[in-house]
Amino acid sequence: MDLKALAERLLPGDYPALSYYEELYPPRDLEKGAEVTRLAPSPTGFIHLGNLFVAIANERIAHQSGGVLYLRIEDTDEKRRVEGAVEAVKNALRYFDIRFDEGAEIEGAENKYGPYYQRQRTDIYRAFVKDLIVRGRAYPCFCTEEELSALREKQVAEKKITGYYGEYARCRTLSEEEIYRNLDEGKPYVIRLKSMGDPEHKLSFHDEIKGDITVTENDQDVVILKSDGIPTYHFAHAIDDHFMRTTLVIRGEEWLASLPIHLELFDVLGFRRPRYGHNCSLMKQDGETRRKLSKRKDPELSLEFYRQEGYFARAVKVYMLTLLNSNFEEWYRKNPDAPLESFRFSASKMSKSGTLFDLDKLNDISADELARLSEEEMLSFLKEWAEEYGTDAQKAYFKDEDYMKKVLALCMGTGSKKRRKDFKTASQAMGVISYFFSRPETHESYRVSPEDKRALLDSYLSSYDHGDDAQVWFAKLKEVAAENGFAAEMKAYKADPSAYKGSVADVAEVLRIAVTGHANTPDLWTILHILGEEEAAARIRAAREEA
RNA sequence: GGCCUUGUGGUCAAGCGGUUAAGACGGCGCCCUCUCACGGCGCAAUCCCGGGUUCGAUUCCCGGCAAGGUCACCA
Repeated sequence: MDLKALAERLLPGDYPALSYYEELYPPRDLEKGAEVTRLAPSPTGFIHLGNLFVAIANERIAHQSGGVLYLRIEDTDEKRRVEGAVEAVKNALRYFDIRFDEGAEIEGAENKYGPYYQRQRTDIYRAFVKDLIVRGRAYPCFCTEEELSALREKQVAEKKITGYYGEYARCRTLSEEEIYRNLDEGKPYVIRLKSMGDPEHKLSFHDEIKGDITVTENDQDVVILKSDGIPTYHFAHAIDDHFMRTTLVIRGEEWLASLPIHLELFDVLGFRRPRYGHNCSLMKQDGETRRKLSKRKDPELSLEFYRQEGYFARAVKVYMLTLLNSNFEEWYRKNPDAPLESFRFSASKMSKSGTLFDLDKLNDISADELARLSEEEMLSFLKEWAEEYGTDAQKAYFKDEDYMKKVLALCMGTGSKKRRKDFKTASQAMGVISYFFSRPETHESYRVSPEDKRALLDSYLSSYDHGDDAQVWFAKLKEVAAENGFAAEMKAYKADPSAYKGSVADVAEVLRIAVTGHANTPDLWTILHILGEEEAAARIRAAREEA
């Protein structure tokens, strides 16, 4: 068969010599050891925690080695495309401090390995497909969807391995006349790889994350060019990662199963293979079982969700890093003030097994991270969040920034010897401080009886002097307790609880709930003084009236 | 079902032939204390199972089992 003529019929026209592309995309001039990694999302615009997980690993590996991180858009599937997706992905990643050196819509001088949209690279793919046809390593396949699924059913029934391979690869042995007849009839076709692999051959392969694994040779005649002339993922991966000079492919472990295909593709194309690291997926508990995060089932795990909740970007990053490299947590404990970038990230330290996403742990880290902020930093963090996601009432919290700073200083414990860790996310923090900005709509229940509550509030009001300092104020509170049959000293109360109606703690609680609505708050005296005499007194009187 | 990967407390995990089997989150208790938070102290809880190899296996080998992934003209 005249393969050259066939190739010309299938892909007419002049394509550049393959060496042209080698020269157009020369090996990168980088230091020894510098890694070139990439993120290659399809443009659905949806990006979740699992994507961030892999993104951080790629970013760290590239940048700590003095290498390059680039963004490639895998838009070979028309059905998946969503408008504005690339911008959305870039924004979401930027929030978590993932910066690309080059790639799709990335400004900068180093864009010579583009284009970075696969749809704009079809000439390159076709040139190589054409060469493969000439070399007899690729062929047209006219099988219809129905024929393929019939084949599949037959294989399942016979308990054979499913797929297009060996004797089942019917179009592989089509005669010249049959091929041209099909072509003349205008039958649609795809181009498949003519695989030379033998699945009996098992080979050892070094994965940068998993270590030494065994892979079997591929024998599937996979589609490399779809009927619309666009390559499949597998083929585009081989071409692009070669010509973009990727050195290390860190990707999700769902790709492990197709690794044999990729290896054969790199070999048949005569490309040097990149190194691979297959990252375990982030799992989610789903009833009795666990499964990997999915975009359809877990919209609450989208990066956008974390921004809406007001998670502190650095906290999410720290959490991801603790999951990614098991020695990170210890390092961070020892070097709390060192830049995150100075941690030596290592692919081989990445976890081999699926990790369950733990919101408790994230919240704990968030509280720690937020507790390191100054009140100015906290203010701008909350303000930025409120401007984008807050209610109108919450936006108004920031009209008087000095007042807000006092509130934050109290809730963060910045002035005092003991830091507080009340804040986990921006939205949660806004809820915590809400009583400083509006009267509480609900009050937690009081432990004391309504009669005692009224009596306590009355005596408190009668002796209250806004000029009292904290010590004097508390001494008076003790007097109020004693006058009403409550123990002034906790020790006395604990020694003999039956001798009193309660303790000064109960008295403080009455006041606290009256003013804030909550039984648990930071220092009450300070709250009273932030609110001001008038407002505080008004709240206490209101509580007394409803008693 | 075939193939691949992975199995240490509830979760994340250190460990790499001999350890009282780290640490963190969560839980529980105590202390501090006007509440909460912070902080301190303490407790409970783990090597998937069965065979080997070995003086000795969490660790090495084999076999099970379980979980996850994957078997498209989707990536």
